[in-house]
Amino acid sequence: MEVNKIIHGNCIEILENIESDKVDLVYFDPPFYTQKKHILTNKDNSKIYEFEDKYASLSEYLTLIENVLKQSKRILKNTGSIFIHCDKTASHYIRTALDETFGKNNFQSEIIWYYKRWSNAKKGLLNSHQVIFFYSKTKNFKFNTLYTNYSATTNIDQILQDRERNENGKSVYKRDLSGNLILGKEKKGVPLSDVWEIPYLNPNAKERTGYPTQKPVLLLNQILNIVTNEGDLVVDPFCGSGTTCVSAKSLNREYIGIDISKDAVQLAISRLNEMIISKSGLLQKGVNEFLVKTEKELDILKNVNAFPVQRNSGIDGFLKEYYEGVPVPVKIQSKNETLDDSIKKLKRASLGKNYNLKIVIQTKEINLEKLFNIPTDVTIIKSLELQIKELTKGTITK
Amino acid sequence: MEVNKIIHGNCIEILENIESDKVDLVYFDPPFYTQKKHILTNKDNSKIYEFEDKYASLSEYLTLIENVLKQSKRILKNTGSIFIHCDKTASHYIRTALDETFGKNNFQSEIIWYYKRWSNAKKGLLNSHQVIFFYSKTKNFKFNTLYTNYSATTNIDQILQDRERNENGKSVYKRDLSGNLILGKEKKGVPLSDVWEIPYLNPNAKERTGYPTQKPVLLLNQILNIVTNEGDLVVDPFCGSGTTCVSAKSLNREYIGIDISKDAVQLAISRLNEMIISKSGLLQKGVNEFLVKTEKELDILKNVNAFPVQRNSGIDGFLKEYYEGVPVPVKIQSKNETLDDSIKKLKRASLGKNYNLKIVIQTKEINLEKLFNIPTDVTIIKSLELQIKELTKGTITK
DNA sequence: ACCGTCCCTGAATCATTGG
DNA sequence: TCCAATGATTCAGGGACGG
Repeated sequence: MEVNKIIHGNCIEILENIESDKVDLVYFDPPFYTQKKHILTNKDNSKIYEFEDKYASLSEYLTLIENVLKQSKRILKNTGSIFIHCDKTASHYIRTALDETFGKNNFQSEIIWYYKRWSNAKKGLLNSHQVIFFYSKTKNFKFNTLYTNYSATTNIDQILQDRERNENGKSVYKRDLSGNLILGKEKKGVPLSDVWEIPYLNPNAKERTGYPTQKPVLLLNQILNIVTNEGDLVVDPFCGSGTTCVSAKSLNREYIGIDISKDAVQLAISRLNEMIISKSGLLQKGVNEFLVKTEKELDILKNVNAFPVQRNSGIDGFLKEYYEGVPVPVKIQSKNETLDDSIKKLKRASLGKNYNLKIVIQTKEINLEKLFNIPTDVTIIKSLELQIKELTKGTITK
Repeated sequence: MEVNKIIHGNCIEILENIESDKVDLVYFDPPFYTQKKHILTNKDNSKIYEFEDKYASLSEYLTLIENVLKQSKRILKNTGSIFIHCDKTASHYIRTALDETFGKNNFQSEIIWYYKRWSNAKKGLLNSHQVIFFYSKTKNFKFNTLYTNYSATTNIDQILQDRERNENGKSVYKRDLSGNLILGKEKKGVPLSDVWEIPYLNPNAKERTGYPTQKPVLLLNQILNIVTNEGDLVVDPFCGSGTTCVSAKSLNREYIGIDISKDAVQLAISRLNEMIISKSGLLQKGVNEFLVKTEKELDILKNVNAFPVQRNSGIDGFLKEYYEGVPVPVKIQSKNETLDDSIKKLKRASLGKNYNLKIVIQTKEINLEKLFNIPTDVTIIKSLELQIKELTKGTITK
């Protein structure tokens, strides 16, 4: 079975050709049952996208959805899950179909995705959320718990203390013989809830593809992170402009995207290609949307008060303040690089530019044999995480 | 018709005795279709509440709900609204019944009430929201727009500017002849959205009666505030412990509460005589009051892989990984603190706790006269920004 | 498969302490 | 006396375990 591609065609037919028990996640955003024909253009009117939400009847529409659900269940592994993004007009019908296909007891969550929105003149409450249903194929579904920060009102000192039952069976904080409090086992934060605040695609990004109902990559990233691991296979039978595939690719998951619209398939393919290009440093296009930099790198850049640069593999950012009248490039040692590599890349990227100061942020312990040959014109600063790791080296207990 | 009382009896029969077109709001929280008998006791075990969610069949249950909806529609004024609080097991059926009784086009909102809750060992996402459907009797429903604060990232200056359409129909900021921006009419804030964060009724709250499924008065207050005015009549056919009536009374609305349980009616009456409404410091002050960390501090905490602590002035966070089996507190030197101050604060906050490693992140250059007296049990790490500042000291050009 | 019981967790209130 | 800091308390809803 070929993976990592976008297929043009009827999703039922294409799903039928996928082997059973091979897929880790099916995500889709079914076409809405609005009975309208949508015609949209992109920013400069150079391209028109057409797609029809026309169905002979609600039952025809639901039959399509039910068939997709059945095929989805068949191709899913026993550890697999399905996420369905619903619009409000047909969500109760789709929920019913999900209950029937996957079983009520494989219902896992009704996820609320909400976002701040520009207000409009609507009488009533501003509509600012969407619903995603999460069902698993079996109860042995794969799940990675993500952790969020404790609530502002939580007394963390208390949370970290260990507890026991006293003679009355009451839960009290545990103390040693001298009366000192005993600290409990490691805490990672609060498990992710079913209400997610993720900003809606900003208007500029939306104009870039012009495709309707485009979802933020961050939303898909969150879904992929909780129910798949690297190398897992993700299928989107109504992939539209390909956000699911973009997310899968950026998180090193495999993907199959399907859409009945030739326009959509082309658009998705070009988005995926742009991703490659932006990574190889030739074209800066749509990079913020694709989040080429890892979150950790962006955090480090914020810490040194630098703005990120996406198109250059040798430079990750520039300090916001100049040094002696010229910019200061910053390079962060990445996961698969030795410090030497990072320095070389930064030097190559700086060739011919008169930077007075060049900074490499070291993020990993030094491989000893490479220690000699430290250059004089690149300044090396250790990341905070590395400094702490060195402090606690070898003695971290999990 | 007598108002401002709690009536014991079958809600259908009692609703039938209410005149048509008299009511401004019907709110209810239907009994759940769980097919279980619930036996619950209040705080001090002095009182037992029993209630059965047992119905012969789903259709019997739905018939009950449908009859209540029909009566509700009859007694509502043309400007009236209905709010139904749904549990997740039967919400799609209730939604369908609402569509039939009130009409699809009188659907106004699916309100998401969400809250922070104690976590548990659940595999999957932590369940932390409930759904409330909002339908109106006609499109001329009464509605008071509430306003919330702008989000921190909003550019308020821009919002205050007036806008117009240019020759291409694009929305642009309005300018006078000399090109100066014109300020628009007063803006009151962001209209309330359909996603509401209201704290869950805390176990310790004085507002708690011990009655199960008790809703916070603040939730009901919000509903009453948007669709009723003073003197309006509110009806709750399943009033339980009487939260709706407490809210109505406190906001000077008239009310009729109905419940089939004698216990519930008694409880509701006694609550109305002595109204206790939790103030919820969280809601009054707003979450922002508690989020005292600056963005920079949060970024540094992310960099060292720590979660933030909001309630402790001596500790800003704890590393997510323990050192020698115990947590590692982190303190970030703040703007108006000397390094000595930071160290002292961290030490005071750590008294009696056996932390093996304590970290202060230094963010400012050292004031020389304070340099002596560096303690041995606190580790000092310089922030990346400080390290860079020291590199470029005195020669930064803007 | 199905109870009942116990354990664990952390949000948010209440209570107490300390300056 | 007031206010901020922090210690004490509660309990729903899961999982785990035993019968």
